[in-house]
Amino acid sequence: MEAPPPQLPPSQNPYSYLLLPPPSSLHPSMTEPDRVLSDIDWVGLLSGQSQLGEERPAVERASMVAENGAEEEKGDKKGGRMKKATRPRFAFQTRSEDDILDDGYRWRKYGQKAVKNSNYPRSYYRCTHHSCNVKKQVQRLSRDTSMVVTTYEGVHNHPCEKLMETLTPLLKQMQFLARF
DNA sequence: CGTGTTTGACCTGCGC
DNA sequence: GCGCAGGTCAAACACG
Repeated sequence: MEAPPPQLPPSQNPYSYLLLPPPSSLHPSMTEPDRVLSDIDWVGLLSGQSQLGEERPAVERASMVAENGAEEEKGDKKGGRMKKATRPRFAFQTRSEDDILDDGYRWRKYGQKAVKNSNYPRSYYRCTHHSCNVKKQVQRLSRDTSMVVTTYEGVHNHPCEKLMETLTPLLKQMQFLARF
């Protein structure tokens, strides 16, 4: 809506996503006892084209990936899918029972695929917020089944819903108290 | 009934 | 050109 986007679009700040904390640390629910993610590993930024592979570590390079500045939706061919991804991508590993970590955004699953060299399927999610086409892939490592690799593609152009839900009453209370 | 998941089909890119 | 692997679509289905 009118709320300012939480991050600058990469076109304005190509390195903005470098400054982002892991999404799993964005949301209060992450601190709930049953959701504690004991180990969060930054895997690093993925360059546009990289894939997660079991044998291929997700770490591609934590470089600037400047071309990601183009938040371009490439060729909208029907069923066409992508050419070369040129959107900001980053991945990180979490040690978790749950495949899905609650990062405060709402995701809708749109596919699942078995991947080669992995006993576990890869799940594909899209942000449900209209006009926000951030995607993420979630895959459990077969080599270490307690590890889940989450790959984010794109930058949200809207505030984190749950975060706002949590903060709004707080803000109101602060505004109220500020009058005294 | 609205929202989200499942799943088979389809499409594209890439290596040979 | 062919086949494989990965990514996406969309209809059917489940659930609150």
